Amino acid sequence: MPQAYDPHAIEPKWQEQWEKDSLFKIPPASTRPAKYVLEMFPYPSGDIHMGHVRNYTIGDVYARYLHMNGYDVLHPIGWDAFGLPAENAAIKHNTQPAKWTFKNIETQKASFKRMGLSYDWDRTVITCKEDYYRWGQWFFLKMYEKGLAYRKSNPVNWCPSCKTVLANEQVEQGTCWRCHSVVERKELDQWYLKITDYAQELLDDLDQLDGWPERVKQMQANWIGRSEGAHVDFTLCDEQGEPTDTKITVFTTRADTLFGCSFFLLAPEHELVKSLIAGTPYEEACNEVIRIAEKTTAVERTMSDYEKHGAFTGRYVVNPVNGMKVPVWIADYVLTDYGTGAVMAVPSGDQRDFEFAKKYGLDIPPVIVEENDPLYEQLKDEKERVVSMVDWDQANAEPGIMVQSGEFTGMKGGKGSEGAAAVISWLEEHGCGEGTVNFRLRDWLVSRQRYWGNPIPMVYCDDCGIVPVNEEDLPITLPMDIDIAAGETLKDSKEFYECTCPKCGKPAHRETDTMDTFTCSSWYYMRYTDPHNDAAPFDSAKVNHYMPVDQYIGGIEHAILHLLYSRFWTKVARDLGMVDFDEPFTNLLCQGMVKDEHGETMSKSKGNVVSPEDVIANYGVDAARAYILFMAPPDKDLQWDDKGCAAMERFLKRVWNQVWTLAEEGGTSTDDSKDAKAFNRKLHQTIRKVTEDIARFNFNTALAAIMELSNATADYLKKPAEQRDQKLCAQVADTLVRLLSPYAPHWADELWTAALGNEGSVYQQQWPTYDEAQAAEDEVERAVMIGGKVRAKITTPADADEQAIIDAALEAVADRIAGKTVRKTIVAPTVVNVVAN
RNA sequence: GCCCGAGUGGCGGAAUGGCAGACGCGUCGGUCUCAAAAACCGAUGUCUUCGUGGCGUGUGAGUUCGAAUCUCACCUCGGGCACCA
Repeated sequence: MPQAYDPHAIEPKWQEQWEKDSLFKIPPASTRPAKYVLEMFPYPSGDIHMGHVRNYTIGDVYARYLHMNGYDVLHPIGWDAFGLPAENAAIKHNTQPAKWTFKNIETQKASFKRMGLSYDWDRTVITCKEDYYRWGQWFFLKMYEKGLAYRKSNPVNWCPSCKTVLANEQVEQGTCWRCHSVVERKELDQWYLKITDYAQELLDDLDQLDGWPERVKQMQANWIGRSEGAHVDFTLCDEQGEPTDTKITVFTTRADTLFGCSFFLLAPEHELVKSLIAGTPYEEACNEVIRIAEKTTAVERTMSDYEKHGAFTGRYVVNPVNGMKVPVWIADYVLTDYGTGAVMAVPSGDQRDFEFAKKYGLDIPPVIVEENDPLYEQLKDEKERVVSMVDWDQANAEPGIMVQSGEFTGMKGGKGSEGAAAVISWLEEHGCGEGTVNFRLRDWLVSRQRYWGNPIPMVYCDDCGIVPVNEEDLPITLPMDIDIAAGETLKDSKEFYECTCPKCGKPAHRETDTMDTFTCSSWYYMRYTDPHNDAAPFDSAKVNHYMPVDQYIGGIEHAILHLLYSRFWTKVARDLGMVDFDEPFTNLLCQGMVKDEHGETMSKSKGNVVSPEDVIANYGVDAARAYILFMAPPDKDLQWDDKGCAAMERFLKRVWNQVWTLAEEGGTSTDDSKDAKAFNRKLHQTIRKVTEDIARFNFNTALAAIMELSNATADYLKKPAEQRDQKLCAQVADTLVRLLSPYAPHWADELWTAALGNEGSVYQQQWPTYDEAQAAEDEVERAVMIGGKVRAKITTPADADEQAIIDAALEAVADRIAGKTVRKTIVAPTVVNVVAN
């Protein structure tokens, strides 16, 4: 007796069964090849939303598909559980971050189980648990040993609302990535990880990542920001204007314009500034600029109409290439943390310098001119500076010919030009500069002035200074009895704060900053390969067996942050001899956002949030899973539409009924009619298309193909039952169940057992195979085109030779080409093009 | 300012050099029903003098026998970086 499709009855039933059977546990010893499918783990903030449903469904369908294709699939889940929202929630609800976090994990876990995701739950990693974070501390110690973790005082980004510092990657347009408060600058002593040591490799290895979206690689390359140029040493003069032994080095990408330098700039924060101006008549004006710089936020600075401020320091430096003395100014548009914090100003070639020179009445000598410029004729043979002011209304950064440039006059100038290379060679020969590469990437600031994070395993001793904790004393346990609602911090926990020096044994105190949560997410994917190891972060053999991740899936918002940090961490682990791969994620898919039916971002404040719970309650999770993949390609934004989800439930019900009908006993074994052949052909074509489409993440067109097979089934079932090919019907029923099982696994297992009378789960079955010969059409229809327009259609046997096809085509359009000469005929797979005149 | 992506029916989207609009939603018509819903069947780019017709993938040019697809210029929208020397 056929059953009715009732998702609410079968879904929980199968979820229990799978758990009972430990269906998704990877067998310890297996001859099957391994694949690692991973979705970015969630932060446990309340329950899941539709974006999660999409993210985890993509991974789940792919993981199930791979398993049926003969792989052992590592498909784990965990929680990125440290972080600020837990603290904010704890303060708001007067509870503890841990309690709030674990409660949310339970809620999300229940939702994931309700989604029927094929996770190996025994491998769950929760970053706020001691058995995980101790190894984060261990990594920190290793990096400290290798000089990759260091402490330094530096101007840092401070979020006044989150009350902590932020890494550069966590500042978006001058605001905090989490709360979007305007970020302030502060000088603080903080811990850094030396990601800049890997800048070149992080850039170079992007080329290996063929399986990554181009735009993500582009964003990382931009962020790393490699610039080729030169360091040039200028000689500082004393107050009387006489050269001293002190050199100030600048970085420039335009060594070819060195002869056009008419002043010299220091960032207001530059370490030399105070000593240069102390007690001089220039001190007051300079301090005013420093004050302006201090109180100007990054947001204000980036306004295009932001006016530059500067002041003369009273000092001069000597330009090494022409011996000219140029005045030293401080200017608030010079960045302290890019290059050397000092800049040679070439106002004729740089728009910022040009504006500054105009404002303060400084020289603007031309050094690069184009050949059609009137100045070219005047200056083309001029080696000395005879013109020190131009009448341009803006700087010219375009390539041109070098003039007033000593022995280099007449050479080609511009970024990366031969002139620039020649000047750099000269500098190197004369020991006053060298070619160099500068990166925009800065070291990763990992200190956070927050409680709910991984403690930094460092101790401060009055006698020994900064001392690392001994490896065998790990973990430094985060105390749970901090009353953060009452404003307590780690300093208030005596048990935590007070300790003895690992070196001398005298009383000392612990570092009270914790690590950036991005340190926790930088290596969790390696821990999944060996999650219960209590002697090491992971076993090398295990991590090398599963890693790198074959398919990583997550949001584009991590294009720089998490993905860059993880690549860095992997390279560090490699250099520690722990792993033998260079990159953690071979293929990356960044899924698009789930928007509401009008294309608006879902948000609580807009009141347009679609809840996964409601969707599942209405249509069942199988329909929701299939629908969210059917709507749009996975990397594109999609607009959620309840009607569409209802349609997907209807489709599952329709195929459900078809499978029961197809599986009925009776029928014949001798249907070799044309429609049976066509039905069989459609079956093989569908297997081929679905197999290829899922492999390249075209989940939507794979589903469309299954729908076509279902439509073909409906056609065939119009035949009286006794005339249907029994074997073919059974084969189609079996195939429909297998092909749809990654999308609708509960639906599939119920049909597999109840309608088709099998045992176990479709998950354990083989993916269906197709026969190329049976998928092939025996007749081919072609459009006959004249001048690009369809004028007739012909059908020929698939094995017809070219001449036969041409003959048929010419006959079909005989009246149109009558009296004309056919110059050419082109036979393509689906058209015949006739060229006539 | 620099870099990247996208633009196709009423809607979501197919098609990456070969018959534009697969598949689905919606709409219209039909079967069943006292009726409705559900289910099933059919139609559905647009104009049309109904032709074996014209037009049609943001705009304009180009390459080609043939362009949504390739090239150039432009328009619009979205994203990333940004006083980076």
